[in-house]
Parts: sequence; structure tokens; C-alpha cells
Amino acid sequence: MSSNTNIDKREQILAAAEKLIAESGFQGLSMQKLAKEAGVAAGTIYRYFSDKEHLLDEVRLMVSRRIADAVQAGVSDDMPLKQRYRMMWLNIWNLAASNIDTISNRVQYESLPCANKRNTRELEREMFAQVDRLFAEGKEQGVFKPLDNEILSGLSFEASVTLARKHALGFYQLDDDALDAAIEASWDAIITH
Amino acid sequence: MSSNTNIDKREQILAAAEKLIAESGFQGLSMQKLAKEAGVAAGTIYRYFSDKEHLLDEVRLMVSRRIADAVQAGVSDDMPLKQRYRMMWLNIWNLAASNIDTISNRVQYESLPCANKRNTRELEREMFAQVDRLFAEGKEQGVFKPLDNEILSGLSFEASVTLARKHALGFYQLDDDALDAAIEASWDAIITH
Amino acid sequence: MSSNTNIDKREQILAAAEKLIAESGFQGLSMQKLAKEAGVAAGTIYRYFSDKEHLLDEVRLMVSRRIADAVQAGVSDDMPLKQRYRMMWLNIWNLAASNIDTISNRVQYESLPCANKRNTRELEREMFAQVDRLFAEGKEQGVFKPLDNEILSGLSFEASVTLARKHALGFYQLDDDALDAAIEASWDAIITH
Amino acid sequence: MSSNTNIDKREQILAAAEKLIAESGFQGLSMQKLAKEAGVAAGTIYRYFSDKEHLLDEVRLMVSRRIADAVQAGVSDDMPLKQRYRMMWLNIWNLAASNIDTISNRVQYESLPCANKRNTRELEREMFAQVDRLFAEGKEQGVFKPLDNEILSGLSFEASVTLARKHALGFYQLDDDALDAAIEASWDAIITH
DNA sequence: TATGAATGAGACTTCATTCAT
DNA sequence: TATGAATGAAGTCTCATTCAT
Repeated sequence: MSSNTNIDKREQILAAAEKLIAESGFQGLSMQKLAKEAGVAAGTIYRYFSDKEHLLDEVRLMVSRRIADAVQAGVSDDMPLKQRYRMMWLNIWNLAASNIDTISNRVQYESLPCANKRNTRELEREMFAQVDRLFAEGKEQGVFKPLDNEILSGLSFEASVTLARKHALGFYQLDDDALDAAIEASWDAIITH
Repeated sequence: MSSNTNIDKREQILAAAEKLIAESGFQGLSMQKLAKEAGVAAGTIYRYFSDKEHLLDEVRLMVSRRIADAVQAGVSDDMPLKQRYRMMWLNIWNLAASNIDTISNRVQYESLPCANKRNTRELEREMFAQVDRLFAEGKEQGVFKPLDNEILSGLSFEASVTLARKHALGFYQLDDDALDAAIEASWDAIITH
Repeated sequence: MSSNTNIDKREQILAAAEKLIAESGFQGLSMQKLAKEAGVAAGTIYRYFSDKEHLLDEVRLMVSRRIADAVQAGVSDDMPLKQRYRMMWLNIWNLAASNIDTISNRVQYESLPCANKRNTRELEREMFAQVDRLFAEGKEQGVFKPLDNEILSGLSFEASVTLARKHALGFYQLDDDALDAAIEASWDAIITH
Repeated sequence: MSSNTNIDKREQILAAAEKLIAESGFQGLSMQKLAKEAGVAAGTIYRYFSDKEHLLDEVRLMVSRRIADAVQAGVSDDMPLKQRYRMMWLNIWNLAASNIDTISNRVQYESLPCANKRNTRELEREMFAQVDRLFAEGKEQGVFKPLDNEILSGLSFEASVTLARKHALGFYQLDDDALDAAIEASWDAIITH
């Protein structure tokens, strides 16, 4: 019982943190507000996280994990390349649509000092394994250009993120046809012609 | 001499602000630190900017302007489309190389509340007029896909930004050939096939 | 012990505030100085009062309550009118003598914006119920002039306040006979002749 | 010409100060706002007043002088006592009606540290010479009670001030009859019976 | 004499963190 | 282990005053 309670408290705090960040950004997150939202005392937070920076690291990791799961949802290695690509692209896009806060704060998460810690980066790498496998396989088959995975990603999926963010912020509207055209265009960027 | 002392001081403050933001992000920018870095008293800042928010607006505008100038440097409308595209792409890339701070914090600037003020957005639109003309002309000639300029930009130049940032952060190394390949790849994204 | 620690701290702060205001007026009251005088940290004040304005409201209320209690001390409705009047008049006078700070700053308290809030005024009305009853009864009996209570008060007790203040500030000296004469004179103002 | 200009500037500053104080109280008076309102540079104020405190002293004196003039307006020593009394009482009352700011800020002026400087007090004494003569004459004739002038004033004219202030602040309404009754009542306070 | 840009101390307030309970 | 009152450094911003022009 008690061991579960601990885990729950930790999760409670992380969940509350994510919620508050989504609502009011990082500047809006104070430890007292967090304590209140999580339903614990301020001092309790410090039993699970050494300090605010550590807490933020963990929040970021949690969010990355959720994004990774969402992006790779429904994708399996035996699907055709193009189908996998479209699926992940749309997963990213829909993530933005259904969960604007998360995506719109992604840049905030990326701006955090911890984002560059080697440890954190490796973890994220692992989480996006499916993406890596897609690129590796595509290059092996000669479908994709022989470029570093990071670059292929920057040319394709990052466009999805960028476009989704601008879309969420209301820079423009996209109908289904235009969305499809954007997917095809980003596909053009990484395939050989 | 005396007539542009004011202007100088304003510039001093803006330059110092940009430097500090580049070094430690927005959270790291306090008015006291800024005053010290700019070599003025804290109160002096308030002669030129009504409050911190206004200051940040202006920093953002200055950075946007610098980026716009740098991106469009050397580009003229009578060059061939491809040459213009490569030039701007490389301008972005080199901007990141020579001025890591500016580019690496671009996302932070975009997260600022003011980034969505209509006024600010229109100004940025004007600044990137050359980019808009490139896309317009390319679509007219049937070279580019018939997509919204914002989307074409997201598919091509934003990739440059993304790749340059990751490169600057040391995620990977790129030799000249790989760089050239990346440019060609992003070009593939926007042209008709 | 622990249950009334909070109350104590609140009282500490209010008492310190009253003292500092008495010493140096409202302009002299800074939150830092108050914290020091109260023996707490600056931030602690904000656990008990949302901001300076709220603090000042509460100080005012406390002072009003103390004055009301002191003024009406020992007075009961079954005493003769004149005796009640003299008692209250002297209570005011003695309050000034024993507690110069409080009385000498009464005008300052009255200048506070909160002094005109309906809520606050009603409270004060209740506190001076004894005074109101005195005037009501006196008018009923035909002893007092048929004037509004506020006006009767302005003609009689306010004179006590005014004279006590000037006396406390050293404008003049008053022996017991003169004091008695002043009471009788103010009594003359409100009775029918 | 130049000597007049100096005087003008000084007056300009004092007038602007009074206006701003009437509008927003003492807390609202900053030297920069004052400079702007007076149409001079901030530094200029310091050519005429050694510091803010000195400036406030002078403002207070000016206001006292204006009040003294207003109070004694139309009163001459050859009028009957009662007429003089009524005239001055009404002068005070009307001053409050026509110039609420001045009267309502009187308490603020009285709270100023300088209000107790001997120098200032003597000056005010002189200004209210007419009042002093009224009381002296009245006592000589046996009409007034043989009390100190300060006390007679506290029993009579101060009531006028108090009532006028509360009236101006909206504590109650007074018609002409009630006003007349109040004057008579305060007269009762100081005459022998 | 007049200016007004510059100063920097100090105002109010927030908040990450600690520690006695 | 959990609490939450207390802390005090640091934040943004104001303003009386000075001084080079």
C-alpha cells in the first residue's frame, strides 16, 4: 500500500505540473501552485524531486514519452513505408489538433536547459525507435535519400511539427486536400527521385 | 553627437538584452542584470521601454529584422529561382553558424506572447518580402507546388532552421556535400515532380 | 500553543504597523520596515494580508475598534445622560493622553481610501452604538437639539478629539478646571436652551 | 522681466503642485509629474525649492493663506460679533462646498511633518488674526466663555470644518435650516449662558 | 538660468526552498 | 513520511535628486 502511495504522489505531482504548464506556460509554474493543484504540501514535492529543475526534467521526459507513444501509435514495422510515414505524420498533426497545449509548449520544453543533457537525448532517441527504423529501412531499400536520420527527420517530420504549430496558433487554415498535399510534399523531400 | 546619444543607449540596451537572452534564455533575463550588462542604471531602461514586455517586443523585432536582412542578403529578384533559394537557404545556415545564439533562441522568441500580435506578424511578413516573392514567382512558373506560402516555407526554409539549430547544438556534423544534399532535398519538397 | 501561533503573528504585524504609522505616518510605512519591526520576514506579511492595501484596511479597523472600546468603556445605558456624556468625553481625552499616537493619527486613518468603503463605515457605525443611543435618548427627552446624530457628534465629541490632538501636540496646556469648562462648553452646543 | 519670470516660475510650480495634490493626494505627487504639469524641467524645481519637503512646506503655507483669506473674506472688526461669527462659519462651509479638494485635503496637510514646525504655526496664527480678534473681543464683552482662543476655536470653527468635510464626503445631506441650526448650536458652545 | 537624461536606492511583491512539528 | 508556515533573496518598477550641457 505505502509503496503505491509514493508512486501515486509522484505521478500526481508530474500530472499537475504538466497541466499547469499547458495552461500558463513555464513562467506560470510556481511550486506553491503546483502543490495546491497536486493536492500535496509544498514540502512534499521535495521528497520526490531534488529541486525545480529536476522536476522539470522529469516532466519533460514524461511529455516526450507521451508524444513518442502518440506519434508511433498504430504503426508497425510490417506496414509499407509510405503508410507508416503518413500515419506518423498524421499522428503528429492530430496530436497538435487534439492537444494544442502539449505541442504548443514543445518549444518551451526544448528551450529548457536539460534538453541538451546527453542523458535526456539518448532516452528520447530510444523512444523514437520506430522512426529510426523507418528511415533505416527506407534508405536500405533505396527509397530514401542516403542522409543522416536526424536530417531526414528535420526534412520531414519536423515540417509536420512546424506546420501543426503554426496551424494551432491560427497562422492559416488547412483543408484535407491541402493537408494531404503537405504530406506528399514532405515525402518528396526525403525520397530519391 | 548629442543627437544620437539616445539612440545609442536604446541600442545598447537592446543589444545587451539579446546577448543575455542568448546566453541564459528568457528566464535568465532580469532587469538588473540587463542594466549591468548594458552599462546603465536600472531606471534608465524605463526611459526607453515602458516595461519588460515592451522591451521584449522590441528585442524580438530587432532580431527578426536582423534575421530577415541576413536571410535575404545578396538576393535579387532577377536571379534564377534555384539560385535565390540556395542563397537564402545558405544564408540561414550561415547565420546559425556565425550567430548561434540568435538562431538557437529563435524558438524562444516565437514563444513570446507578442509573437502573435497582429501588428508584429504583419511587420515580419513585410520583412520577408523577398521570400514571398520567390514563392509567388515559382508557383506562377509552375516550378513550385501550388501551396500556401507559409506551408512552402515550413517545408523548405524551416528545415534549414531546424537543421541548423540541431547542428549548432552538436547533434551531428555536416560536411559540404551533406549540406548540399540537404538543400536539394528540401528543394524537392516544394517543387513539382 | 501551536493553534494560536498564526493569530499571534497576525497581531504582531498589525501592532507593528500601528506603531510605525504612529511614529512616521503612512508615508513612512514600508513593508520591509514593517517586517523588521514585527520580527518576521517580509514574505510572511503576505501570508496574512493579500497586499499593502488590505493590511492598511485591517490596521484601520483595529484602531477604530480600540477607539470605540475605549470611548465607550464603563458607560451603560442606565446612567444619566450627562454622566454618560462626560464619561465618553473624558474617555476620548484620556485616550489621547495615554495613547497619543493613536489619536494624533486619527486624521491620517480617515484620509485612507478605505475609510469611505461602505462596508467599513457600517462597521464603525456599529462600534459606536453607545454614542448613537445617547443622542437618540437625549433627543427623545428633549434635552438635545433635534439634529442628526452625525451633526451632534461633530459639535461635541469631535471637539474632544480636536482639542485632545492639539493638546497632545503641545499647542497649549489645560488644567482640570479648563478641561471641565471645555466639556461643559461642548455640552452647551448640543443641549436645548 | 527676468525677475518677474522667476517669481512666475515659482508660482507656476506651487500652483501645479496644489492642483496635483487636490487631484490625487500626496502619494500621487511625484516631482516628474509636477514638472510636467508646471511646464518646467524637473531640475528647475530644485532652483526654487531645496527639496520635496521644502516644496510641500510652501504649498501648505500657500493653501493656509488661501484658506485664511477665504475664511475672513468680507469680515470687518466693526461688525457685530454674531454677524462676524456667522460669516466666518459660512465662509468655511462654502469653501468646502466650492473647493472640496482643498478642504478634503486639509487633513492631509495637517499630517505633514512640517505642520508642527513652530515657524509655520506662528505664521498661521497671524493669518487668522481676525479670528483671534473676534474671540478676544467676545471675551472682553463677556459674551464668550473665558477660555483659551484655541479652545474656543476647537469648539466652534473646527466643528464647521468637521461637518463640512463629512458633508463633502457624502456622510449626510444638510438643508439650509439644518445648517443654520448647526451654526447656532456651535455658537451655544462658546457663549456664556 | 534651465534642461532632462541618468542615477540608484528603495518600494512592493513573488517564490524556491527549508525545517520544526 | 508529510506538512505548510516561514524565510529572504531576487524580481519589476518608481522616483527624488544630480549634473553635464
